Amino acid sequence: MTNDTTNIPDKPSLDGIEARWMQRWEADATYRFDRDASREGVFAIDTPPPTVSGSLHIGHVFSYTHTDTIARYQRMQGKAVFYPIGWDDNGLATERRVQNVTGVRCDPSLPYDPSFTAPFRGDVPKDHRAIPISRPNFVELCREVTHADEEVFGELIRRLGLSVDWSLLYTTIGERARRTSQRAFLRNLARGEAYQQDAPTLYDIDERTAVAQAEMEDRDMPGAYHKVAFHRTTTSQQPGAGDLVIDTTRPELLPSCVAMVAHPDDARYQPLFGTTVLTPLFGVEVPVLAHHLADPEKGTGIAMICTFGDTTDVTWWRELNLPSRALIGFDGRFAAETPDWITDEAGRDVYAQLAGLSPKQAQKKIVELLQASGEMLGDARPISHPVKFYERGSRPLEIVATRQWYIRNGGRDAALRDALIERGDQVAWHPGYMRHRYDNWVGGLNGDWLISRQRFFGVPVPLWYRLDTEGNPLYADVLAPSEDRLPIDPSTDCPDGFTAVQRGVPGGFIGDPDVMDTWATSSLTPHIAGEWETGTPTPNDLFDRVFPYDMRPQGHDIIRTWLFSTVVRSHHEHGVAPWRHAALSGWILDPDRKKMSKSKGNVVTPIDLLEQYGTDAIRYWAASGRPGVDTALDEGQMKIGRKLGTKLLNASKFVLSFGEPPAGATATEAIDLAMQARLRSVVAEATAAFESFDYARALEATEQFFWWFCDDYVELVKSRAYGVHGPQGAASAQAALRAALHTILRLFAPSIPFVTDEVWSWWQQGSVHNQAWPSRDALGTAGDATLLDPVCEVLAAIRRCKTEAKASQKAGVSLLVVHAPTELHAAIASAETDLRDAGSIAELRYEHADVLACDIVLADPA
RNA sequence: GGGCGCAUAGCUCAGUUGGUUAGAGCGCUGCCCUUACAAGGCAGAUGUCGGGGGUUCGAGUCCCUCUGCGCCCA
Repeated sequence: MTNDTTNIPDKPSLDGIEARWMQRWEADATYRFDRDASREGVFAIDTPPPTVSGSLHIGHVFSYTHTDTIARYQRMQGKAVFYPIGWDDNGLATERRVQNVTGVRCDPSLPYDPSFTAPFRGDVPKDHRAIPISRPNFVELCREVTHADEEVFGELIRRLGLSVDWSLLYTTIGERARRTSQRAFLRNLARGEAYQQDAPTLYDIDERTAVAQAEMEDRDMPGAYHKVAFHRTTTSQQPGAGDLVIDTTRPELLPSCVAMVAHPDDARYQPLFGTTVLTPLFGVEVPVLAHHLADPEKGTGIAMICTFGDTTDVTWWRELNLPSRALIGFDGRFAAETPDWITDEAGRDVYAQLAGLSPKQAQKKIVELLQASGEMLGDARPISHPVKFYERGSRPLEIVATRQWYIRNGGRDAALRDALIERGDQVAWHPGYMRHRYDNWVGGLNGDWLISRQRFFGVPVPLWYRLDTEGNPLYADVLAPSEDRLPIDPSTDCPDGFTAVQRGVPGGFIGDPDVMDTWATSSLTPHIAGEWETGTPTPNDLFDRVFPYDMRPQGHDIIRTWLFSTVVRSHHEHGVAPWRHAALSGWILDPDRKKMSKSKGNVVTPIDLLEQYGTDAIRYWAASGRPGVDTALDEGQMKIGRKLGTKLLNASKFVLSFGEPPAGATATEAIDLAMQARLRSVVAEATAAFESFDYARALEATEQFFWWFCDDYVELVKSRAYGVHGPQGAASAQAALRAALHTILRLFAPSIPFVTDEVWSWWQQGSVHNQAWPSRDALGTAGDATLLDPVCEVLAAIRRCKTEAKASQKAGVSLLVVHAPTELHAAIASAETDLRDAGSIAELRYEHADVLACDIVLADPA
């Protein structure tokens, strides 16, 4: 400690504090990870990389603050904290943004144009038609735009005071990410965990790409039931036989109908199982089958199975062994050719009218035809029903049969599913109930993870296929690169043993045109950030120091995507859970407790709030939000945070204004020791809270103590600290005040890092953020905290009396009679000198009573 | 339909394994320029702890049930 009080400003202020400390921390490498630390000495965080195509909103501020408090706590506990940050620039969200901002679209059939420059930057005219550009040009543009976005993101992350190590920065499209992602995929392939399959696939017809179950969502949409009559065949004619009537929301799929289905217990249809019917308009003969997924309550209780109208159709198709009669293609339109399963001449004429139409157009057409033929009964009855969409899509998903790559995730394999649930068990969830969401999701999977995407700005599937003598791809003949060639782009690189001239020619090869799902790369953030297989001096020098990570912080909305997919990759590659703890943050709600979303237009950008209240104040609000709990944006809390910062400045100024206490001075007075005893228990509470990832409780305990410290303790000992009762009492108070401040600043440091380092710098060397977390021992072992309550109660009684008398708190008390149980007399007497000063008490007497009460006589105002 | 969470002062929320008279902040009301702080301080009022039932010496807390809200999944 230093005796120099000249560092302390006359008028301490929070203004400009952020810029000063951001710069200092960066210059001093305050948060640099120690690469020589052993695994036991490391606390590794698998930080969520924000999507740079979006904008940073107040929700990021919220959850990133939570993580940062834990990181700072662990650092003060002496851990080498591995706290990287990355940008998630890979994927469709970025492509969209680039298209919207620059007015282009990717056409992979075009050649690269080295002189191309984008015509617009965010100022695309409304009537502009997107300019088609080559894939390499498009990827270049994506990189350029995301790079600019990343600069803005970096500014805000710094402004938030996150104690990340910037030297660890990564992106999910960078070379390291591509190498990591391709390496992991090739290993999945070699072990049989990745496979390709030609199968019905959820398909977004606008983006022209397959999507995974995890990216699908239900949306309530208007639709209509159409009552349609199927005709029993002669072989099914029974007494009373006639038409078989269904209710369908998708009559346009009639030409894809392969069967009818009802519940096996449904008495209405039991006699028909095994018979056949003819589809209306098309006259195609289809069987009537039984399956438990048919819902007797829905519509007429019998449904048509089409390939493929929805995911239940896929299940039926698979389990009932039905033929595939898919008609909707990648373009989302009905096939131009009339399919060969429609043999009836009239039926073929009908189909010709549907060829090339979109599902919506086809539905209109087919309803007209059904009404004309009398096979539609009554009018369409409008309903609202859940329809499956790609989460970023604008038209309903179709199901298209196509070849795609998959990674096994337990969706088709009970043993793997159980193993993945077991991995979830091995993670400590904060809060614990979040684990149910994981179990729920894994248990509900109905297929493997589809990872190929027919898109451009992503990590390429690192494979080629041999071409036969006709020039057709032999998909079974996969050509994979060796790991040392990674990362590769199969559209420009050649497989081993081939040359560029063999590309696309019979007997040659062709590159896989697809990229991988963005989650297929971001599921490897532990590997990317940890330099898996690419470290120095040995390939896993860094990785082995950080993996499995200690902590995965994230929002609860992406448990099914990011969290689960990371577990899948870690399970396959290492046979362990990727982290020890998963800390889930809640949503940010607007002040009316509505979820913030762009479409509602109630998204709050953080920069104005940061300007207005200061970073510490915003962090205070964020750190007050309980783990996992959705929290309303509350400027009131930010104001309190601001006040807390100001208070800390002023209280610190007071404590330090006495200068260095005499050498060897320690607390000796009972009240001083009692305050230290109370602070010891606060340290214990805050420590326990942080150990269980409850930053909010740690802050609350610290804050509660601090306000009490200012309001009561400081007021009590103030005049003694000034030396009114001699040097010995002053030394005790000053030593206790300093010891308390030393501890309080460190307790607050994880939550409000700017103001604590500011005050620390007034009297200490180094950053508070590199100090040891307070231990109970540093505050001694003496002291009895139980005497504080009765003393403070007497103090409060005096204040109350003066307030009720509308007197100044400075007003004198001529007589105070403390009525109290005898055992409290000594406690109060131990602080009598301080009480007399704080209350301006002339005479003080004690009386016995069962309950503490005070009789107070105020002095006449002089 | 299945799972999870929430319901405590006008508002936003604490309340740890059951334990005396249920807390904080904001807001509201009143008072005080007090030598760290007026962007401050001191004090005051406000509750059928969503309803009902149960376990217990004792329930905001545990169990059952109902109601309402939210999220996840089907």
